[in-house]
Amino acid sequence: MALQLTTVLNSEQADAAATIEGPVLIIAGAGSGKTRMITYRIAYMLEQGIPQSEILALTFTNKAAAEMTERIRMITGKPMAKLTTSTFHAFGLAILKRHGSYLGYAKGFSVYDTSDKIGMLKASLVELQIDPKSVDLYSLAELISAVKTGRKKFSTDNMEYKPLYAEYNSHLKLYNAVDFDDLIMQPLVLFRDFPELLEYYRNRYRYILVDEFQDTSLQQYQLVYILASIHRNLCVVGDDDQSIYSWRGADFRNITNFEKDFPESKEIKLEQNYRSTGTIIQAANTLIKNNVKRKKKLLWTGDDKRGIIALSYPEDETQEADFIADKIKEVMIKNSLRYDNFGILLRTNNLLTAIEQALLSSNIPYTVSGGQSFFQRKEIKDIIAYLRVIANFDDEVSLLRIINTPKRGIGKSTLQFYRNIAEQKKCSLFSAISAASHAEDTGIRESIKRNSSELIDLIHLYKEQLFSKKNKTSLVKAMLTDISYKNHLIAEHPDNEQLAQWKIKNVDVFVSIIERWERNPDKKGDSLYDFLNSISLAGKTEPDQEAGKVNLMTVHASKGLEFHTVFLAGVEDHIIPHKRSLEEDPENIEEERRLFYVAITRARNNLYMTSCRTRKYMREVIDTVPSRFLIELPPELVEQPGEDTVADTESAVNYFELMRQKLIAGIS
DNA sequence: TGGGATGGGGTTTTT
DNA sequence: CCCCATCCCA
Repeated sequence: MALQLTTVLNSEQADAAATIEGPVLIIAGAGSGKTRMITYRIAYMLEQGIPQSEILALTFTNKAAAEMTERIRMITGKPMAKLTTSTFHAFGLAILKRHGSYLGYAKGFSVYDTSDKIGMLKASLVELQIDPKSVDLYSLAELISAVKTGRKKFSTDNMEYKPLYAEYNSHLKLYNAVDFDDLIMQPLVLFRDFPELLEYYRNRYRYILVDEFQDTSLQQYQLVYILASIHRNLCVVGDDDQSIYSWRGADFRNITNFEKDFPESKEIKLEQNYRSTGTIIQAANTLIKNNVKRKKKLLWTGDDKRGIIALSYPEDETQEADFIADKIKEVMIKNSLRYDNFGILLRTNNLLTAIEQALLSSNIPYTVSGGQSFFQRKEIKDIIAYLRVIANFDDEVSLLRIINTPKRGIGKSTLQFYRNIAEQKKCSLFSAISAASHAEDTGIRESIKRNSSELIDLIHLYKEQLFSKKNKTSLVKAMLTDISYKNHLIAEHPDNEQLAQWKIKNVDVFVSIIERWERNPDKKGDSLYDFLNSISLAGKTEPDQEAGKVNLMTVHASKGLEFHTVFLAGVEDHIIPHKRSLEEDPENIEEERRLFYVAITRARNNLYMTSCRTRKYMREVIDTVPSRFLIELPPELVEQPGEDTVADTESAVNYFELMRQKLIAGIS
């Protein structure tokens, strides 16, 4: 097959795809066929004789990485076993798995997520005799992360937390665990301290591509930079207007850094939009022009079809949800669409409940991506904690989680007793419990001692079994039976049978995930370690994503997707732009605007926005004001509520005008 | 000493 | 509304 780029791509796309040597910066506007360009670019590289193994493509989500591989496979018709497409974090994890021993990590180290981190911080605070209630653990976790990723330094106003930071990191080492930031940071350390490894990776990946470049952090850029600085075959693709992850360290100054570090780079702009109607594009362009800090670019489309941008003002979140459900049915029939042509986007997760309820009662099938990750659910984390301890006895966070779940009568004081032993013997908590529970005359009640040693024995037993050739799915099932986990769930919710059953179902789903993993021939390795790694970075997507369902998600999760008709709910000041975001830093208004931009550019044809007049928040009902961004849309493109939608038409039409005045008065 | 009952508070976005 | 922490009882 000879690949003719110009027949499948427009001239800018083809230029971008064909420029495979040297540094390239590709600014790709929303809906400009970026993914198409990237996949053809890699297919073209392969066709030019570049081996799969020399290409490294870094993406933002696991899903994007998987999709990229799949698309290239489709184009080329060849298996892509040697091609590396990965997220930054997964890439870092792979490196640490291979060479972690250089840095003192033992095999099977645990990867801690944010909630594990917060748990550890709490413990560290107690240890340093600081009252955990006196600080906001959430922002503390953020500080720790910012320091680790080099975004912040300890200064006079947070110096008090420096010892805590040290404590936290030494605990991680002790527990043979890493946090998410380590997955980027430790590989950098590794490359700094072991030049031969850096050399190896530089030669291994001679062509590097970074997707969603605007969302990379300074450290992630550093990682790419040191790998690519010699061969300089680095292609970065991004859109500064869609940078929406600054709170996680994304820094679109990386675009400037790139231009500085690679002065010989070529810049290509993809500005033709293939996704949306002219109406949507015009509105999006007008909106984003209000951002001062951005690269100049103007989306255009050959499409002059008129789409719909409509705005309505439901009374509260229930009416909003009902409106959306009704509208979906209406638009679906009128345009003979399917449910999966619809996306409902939300700024925050807590807006989900009302919408889900309405969809449920209207019998509209839907999937949620976002909300709490499947793997973050308590019942799932519990089981993962068992597996983690089995894989890594030093993982104290996980051990503490399971030690009294299900109840074994091991409470505060027993635990303190074990802690003291660990302290004395300078050993891990696990070894301490192990020793104490088998020892005579410990001062602990016999029953508790028995329970403790039963747990230790169980861990040992399953360690042996799970690392043998035996079927892991049935072993996990057996373990769940051994600890009567399902009974525990029922006992936990004595007055809510339904909730218990739902959790039990989740546990079953988890078991089926193990089974699916075990059967998957493409998996990277087949040990328990590999399984744990495979889920440690799993994103928020539900395991069962099916077609024929309305897609419900946060705006953040919607990046890269498109729908015939998009609903954007909660278009209210305080929600988008989000109040907290602005309180943190008024300059965040630009990022909030980009979020709004991302949301509206998801729509191919129609965009329905709702702004409630009142909204229930926690316990109280608050009066709301329409989002200030609505003022920035060209008024002639936005349909206000029509005759048949609201009883009191005039007030509805005037409402926005009124609110607008209120807003303008409020802002200035 | 651990477990159940009671009261207070809360996540904006996610690898 | 639900989860977590604390308090008091068995």
